[in-house]
Formats: sequence, C-alpha cells, structure tokens
Amino acid sequence: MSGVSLKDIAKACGMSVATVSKALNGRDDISPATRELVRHTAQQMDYLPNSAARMLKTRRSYTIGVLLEDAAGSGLTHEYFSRVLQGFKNEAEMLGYDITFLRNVNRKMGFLENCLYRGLDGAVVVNKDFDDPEVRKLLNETSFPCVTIDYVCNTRTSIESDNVKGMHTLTSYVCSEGHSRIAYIHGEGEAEVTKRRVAAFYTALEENDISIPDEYLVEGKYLHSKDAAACTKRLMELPKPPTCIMYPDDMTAFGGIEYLRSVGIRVPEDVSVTGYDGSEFSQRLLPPLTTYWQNAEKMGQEAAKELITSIEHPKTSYLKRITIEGALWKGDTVRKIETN
Amino acid sequence: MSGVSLKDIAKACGMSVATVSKALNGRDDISPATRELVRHTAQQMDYLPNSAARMLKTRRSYTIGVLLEDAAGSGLTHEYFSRVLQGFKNEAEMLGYDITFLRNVNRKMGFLENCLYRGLDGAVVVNKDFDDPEVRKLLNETSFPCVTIDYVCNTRTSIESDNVKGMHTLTSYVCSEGHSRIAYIHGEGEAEVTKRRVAAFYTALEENDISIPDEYLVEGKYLHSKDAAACTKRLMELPKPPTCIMYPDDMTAFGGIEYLRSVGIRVPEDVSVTGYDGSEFSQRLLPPLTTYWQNAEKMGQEAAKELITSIEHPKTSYLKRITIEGALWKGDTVRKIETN
DNA sequence: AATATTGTCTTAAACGATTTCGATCTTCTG
DNA sequence: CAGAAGATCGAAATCGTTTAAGACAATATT
Repeated sequence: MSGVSLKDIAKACGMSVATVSKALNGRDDISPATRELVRHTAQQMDYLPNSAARMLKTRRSYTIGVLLEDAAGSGLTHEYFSRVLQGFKNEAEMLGYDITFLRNVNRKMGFLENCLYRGLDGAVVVNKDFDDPEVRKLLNETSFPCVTIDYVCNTRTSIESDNVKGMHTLTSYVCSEGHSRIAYIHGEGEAEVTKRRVAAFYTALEENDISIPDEYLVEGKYLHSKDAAACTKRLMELPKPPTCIMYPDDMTAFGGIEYLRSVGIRVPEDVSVTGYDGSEFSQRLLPPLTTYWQNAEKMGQEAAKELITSIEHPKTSYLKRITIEGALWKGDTVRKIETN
Repeated sequence: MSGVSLKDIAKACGMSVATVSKALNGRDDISPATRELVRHTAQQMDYLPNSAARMLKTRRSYTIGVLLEDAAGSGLTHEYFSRVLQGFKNEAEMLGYDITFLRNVNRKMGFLENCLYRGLDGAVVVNKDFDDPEVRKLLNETSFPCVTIDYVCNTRTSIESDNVKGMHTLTSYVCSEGHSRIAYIHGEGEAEVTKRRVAAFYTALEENDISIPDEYLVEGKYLHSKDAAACTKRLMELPKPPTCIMYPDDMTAFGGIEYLRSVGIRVPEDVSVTGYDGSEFSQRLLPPLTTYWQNAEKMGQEAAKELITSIEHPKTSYLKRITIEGALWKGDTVRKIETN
C-alpha cells in the first residue's frame, strides 16, 4: 500500500493540505518555491494520488467503457472486433484515458447503470446486438456520452465503414470479371449496415444490366461458418446455381469454401467467392480471398477521438456520422469468365 | 447523473444514513421491516451506489488490471492472446470483477503505480516482454496480487500450457511419420516457455534415436511471418535441408508455408510443416495445419480463478504453478515418409 | 499616508459511502 | 421487579481529494 496521502506531505512540509493539492495540480496561486518543495517531497515520499478520492470529488474518472461482447460471449476473438478495439484502445490511452469493459454477465445492473455506478466518462458500443433493451437504454434514454460503431443511431455519433462504397466496389469487380449469376449471402438482422450493403449490391448489378433471381439473395449469420456452409449448399442445389457467391464476411467465406471443396467443387475454377473484412488470414489462404478490407483500426481510433472530444467539449460537439474508407483486396477467388 | 445518494434515501425514509447503508448491505442489525422499506424506496428513487465513494472507504475496487500489450502495440489482435483474454474476462466477470487494461503508453506512471493509483485489486500479466523493468517491478518488488501467464516467476502463481508435453507430443508425432531431418525454429528470447519446448524437442528426438545438425535449430521471432520466411529460406539453402520444419506458432508456420510455395516447394509433399497454438484459421488452410492446440481460454479462466482466490483469501492462498493441457491436432501438413 | 491591489496560503466544506461505538427501547431472566 | 441481554437504530469519524472563500502580508496606487 502506498499509504502516503496529501496530509502526510502537508505535515512534512509544514503547510496545509490545500496548498499541497494545488501545488501538485499546478495552480497559479502557489509560489514557485513552495511548489517545488511540495513536488520534491511528494516524489521523495513516493506519493501516489488516490483516483477514487479524486473521482469522488471531481466526477471524472478518465475511464471509458467498452461494450463489445455479443450474446455468444465471443467477440474479442473475432479479428475484426479486436482490431477495432485495438485502434480504440491505443488512441484513448494516447489521449489520457483508460479503458474498461462493460459487464455483460450477472446482469443485476444494466449497462447504463454500470457506467453511472462506476463513474465512467463515456462509452463506445461495438456490438451486433443493438436490439438489446439495455443497449437501447444506454443509447437513447440518456445524455451519457457514447459513440457507436457499425450502427447508425440518431442520438449518437457513429463510426462506420464505407459499406455502400465497399459493397459496390466489390460487386462491380465481380461483374467486371464477367459474372452475371451472382449470389449474395447477406448478414442477418435489420441492421443498417446490412441494408446498405444489400442496396449497394443491387445498385452495382443494375449498373451492369444484371438481374438475378430472388433465390440468389439469402440471409445468413454473420461470422458463422457452419451456417454459411448450409446457405452455400442450398444455393448450389438450385436448378441454376450461381457462378459467384458473395459472403457477408471473411469467416463465412471460409465456411463456404470449405463446404464447396468438401463436395468436390473447386474455388475459383468452378465457383467464385468473395468475403468482406480483409482479415489477416484471408490472405494466407490459397488462393488468397477476394474481399473488401475494412479499416477497423482507424474506425476504433476515430471513435475514441470523437468520444473524447464530446466528453471534453460537450458544448461545441455535435452528432456526426463518420465513414471510414476501406479498400478492395482483389485476391484470387474470383475467376474471370469469358463473356460469350 | 443519477444524483441520488444515501442521504436522499435517508431523508425520504426519515432515518439515518447509517441505517440506510446497512439496510442495503444486508447487515443483521436492521429490522426486516425497515430493510424492506429502504430497499423499496431506493428502487423507487433509482438509487445507484457510487463506486468511487465505496472504493475510497473500503479500499476494494472489484476491478482487475490486464497487462497484455507488447511493445509493438498489437497483442489484442493475436488470436492466442485474445482467447486468453476472453477466458479471463468471462471468468472474472462471473466472479463479480470488472476488468480494465493497464496503460502502456505515456508512461509517466509505471504499471505498479497505475494499479495502486487506480485501486485495482489485482492484475494478470500476459505479455512476452517480461524483461521490461516495469513488469519486473510489478512482479517482484511488491505484494500486489498478480498472476502470470506463460511465464514462470518465483514470486507469483503462474499459468502455462503444457509446453513440455505439447512439444514432445508434436515432435514424437513427426518422428513417427518417419521424419529424421527435423528442423525447429524456436521463438526468440530467454523465456522459460521457449527453453522447455526446445528441451522437449530434443528429448523426443533422443527417444527416437534421431540426432540433427546444429543448423537445424534456429531462433526466430514469435508470431512474425516474415521473419519465419527468412528462417525458412536459410534452412532450405542448407546442403542437406530438413524434411520437416517445426515453427514456434501457427502464424510463423503460415509465413513459412507462404515462402515455400512461393519458391515452388510443395507442402507437405516436398517439405512437412508444423505450427503451435491451434488457431482457428490453422484448420481453414488447405491442407489443415499440423499443430498443437493450446487451451488458451482455459488458461485465462484459471488465471482469473487463481487471482481472485488470492485476492479474497490471501491467508490461505499460496504460490502455484498451473499447467493447462492442450491437444495434438494432426492436420495434414506432415507427410508420412517411408523408412528405407 | 491611506487605500487598493496582488500574491500566497489556510480554513472548512464537500463528494458518498462505511463502520465503530454507543444510545435507546424492548424483552427475558431469576 | 431489578437487572441483563438482545434488537434496532443513530451520531460521528473516516477514506483522500478538490475548491470556494477568506485571511494576511507585501506591494502598488492615488
């Protein structure tokens, strides 16, 4: 235990606690001489401030909560989320904030209550389950500083990747390689992200004068390779199966490729495949996956910047919708089809 | 701001703050009637305790610090570490503790100071850089509750995977497939983990009456695929190159495979390869990687259990060295060699 | 020279909880 | 019925810090 408090320093220096506090905090009503004396003895005595006391008085914790997990309890282990978190953490720490996780088990206390109880200065929500009533409460019913990632919310600043441009770019690329029987397994749920990608998908098709049967658009689960395998099976058993299948993320693309190869269908010779995310491992596959890379680190970084700005300058900050650009990774899982 | 404190409840109920506090904390010198009254009004008034005040008085934060990052600023994004963290987080939250990261940038305050300043109850250290003076200070110079992962430290309980058994099993498997020209790229540094694996490697060779030239044992960087490629190159340019290369982890194995294939060497037909870790993506490769799976989630989980036990029962807890078992994943990157 | 200003430091209250010790009242014991 | 024991509650100190307001002396102003 450090055990040495302002009082001890005050005693050692023969002055009042207030003076010591102000000296250490660099207030200007302290003479340079005593300020130096105080600082020196504080160092000598291995003084450490007590954040709890400081927090109690100032109502600032310099700590930000992260709401990350999905219901399954994973989340951290998904490369995309961990990259977002990484970017967020680095930036927040750079700006002088600690980060902590919001509890999601033993829910006696909701997320909002957890934030208030712990005196957090703000929170970032990066979670697929934005329908959770607790998450909604956190986002809507209060003025607690929050930013969201991958979710557009009309009460909070949000950071998202360029889903429209991304999906449009990726789809256009597939078209330009000569495909016209293109299937898209889009992620589940009512999320705006999903809707935008689907819209961009159709837009790109229209621009290339391509129309696809309704059966080519199927709903699958994000990041769930087995579900992706099942969707792939259904698609390939259609009377006229697609020549290219686009998946909602790299993980599901892997699942699809695994299934295809298990039934003797070659990728990309027989069927082409695209992913989404630009995960590190997608490029270690043979052949490397055609995918759209999301700049997850930067998304986390921007989220931290925006959140902290809104915490420190609440008056001059306003709701923003920030889009972070990604990039097409051509890879090699989309083969060129000669148009005949 | 919640804004309602014990004082407000006391006023509303017409009793003292002390009684309210004790009623809410379930002390036994409060009559059931008033306890119910207090609880009810507390709920009515949306009362939330203030953790800072509570912390200041009780000197308990119910928060654990995680020291994870390596110098490069990554760590979170490595599947192995994120799995450890995941296991730790889930278990700690189940036991009623929050977790937060220990700051590693802007180091005005060391890790230990950071823990004391923030009133953390304990810390877990999962970091390759155990030579960092700050880390050493945290582990050695104090009685602050800590556990380490993947690092044996004679002052702290440590959790490690069964490196000896793991490397022994993996090497034995390679031998049993008929290989005798086996190279091993071991991770860098003086870490005990590395030493144990090297020892187990040699032990397994001896048991199979195999001796290898010294050039077959090279030092490479953990998790660094480019460095692995360079090491692989050197190995393959030896007069008598190995028939199997064992890498320190899956990531480096990928790097090695990439290099080999880029120069037209087939895996496993020409050269066999093994990894270490059992990452999810190692099984998505074609062919799936031969590797030794480490039960990272369980390591994190056990670390949390041990740490919290030592926090809550300091008297009856003692230093332990806990080993978590993994398992051989045979995969398909080691080919059988007919012995002639 | 009287007053106003400035610079430096202290007093004291406050943040919101916990906890020791004692006070009061009721009930039990012999 | 006197005293002991038990049940229930409150007063007050305390944790370590910040900060508004005031005190005091030295200096500047007129």
